[in-house]
Amino acid sequence: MSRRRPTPRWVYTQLLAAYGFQGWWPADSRFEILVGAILTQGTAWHNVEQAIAALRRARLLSARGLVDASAPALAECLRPSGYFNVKARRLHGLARWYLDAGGYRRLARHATARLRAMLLEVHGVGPETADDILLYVFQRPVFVIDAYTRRLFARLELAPADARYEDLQRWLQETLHAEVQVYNEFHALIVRHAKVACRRKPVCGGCRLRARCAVGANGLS
DNA sequence: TACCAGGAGAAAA
DNA sequence: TTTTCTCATGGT
Repeated sequence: MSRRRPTPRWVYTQLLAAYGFQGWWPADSRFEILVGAILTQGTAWHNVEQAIAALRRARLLSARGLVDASAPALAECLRPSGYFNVKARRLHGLARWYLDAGGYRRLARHATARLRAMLLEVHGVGPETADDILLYVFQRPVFVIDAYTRRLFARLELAPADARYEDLQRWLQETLHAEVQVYNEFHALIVRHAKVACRRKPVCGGCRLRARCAVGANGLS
């Protein structure tokens, strides 16, 4: 008896039923999301929170604050998030771009494809970071492809593990054909699923994906 | 002690 | 064009 291949929509429904509404992105302002998108690169979110708190204490959590900050002062705030020298340059560049472009209201006038191209021209902003910003700052309907997303769909045998970023994104967007809220929640749920339910457990305990969701050595599914 | 975490850019092959 | 290396702290 053959088992039907799960669809991305089914996966979303199961994750939502298991974990509930996530309400991402965890930030107090649009600009804080922008900052978090850079700081989370290659780093656990817990460390990002410490760096953002340090920026807030130093009154640097604004575009003007970041542009005017000295490199050593900025790097010191970012130390907990790792790669602090790299991220200091990237944040400075992104804040400079944000100001030069006229801020949120002006940027929000651009079509999604144009805005994505503009973001990708900023040093330190790659496809995932650009899509984080498009989805969570500008509320555009794009699917963010991160390491968790790749692993989940690869282990569900719905996509090759080495699929190109744009190919996986296009497939998910064409399959889901969803609104912003679904892309927002789906990404958050995938991260929740990977970080909470599948850590240090032989199988997924909290969702109906468990039969197809064996956890590998790295603890992620 | 070793490995990994919500990547991206530069250099090498 | 694809692969490898580098950036770095903190938690498990």
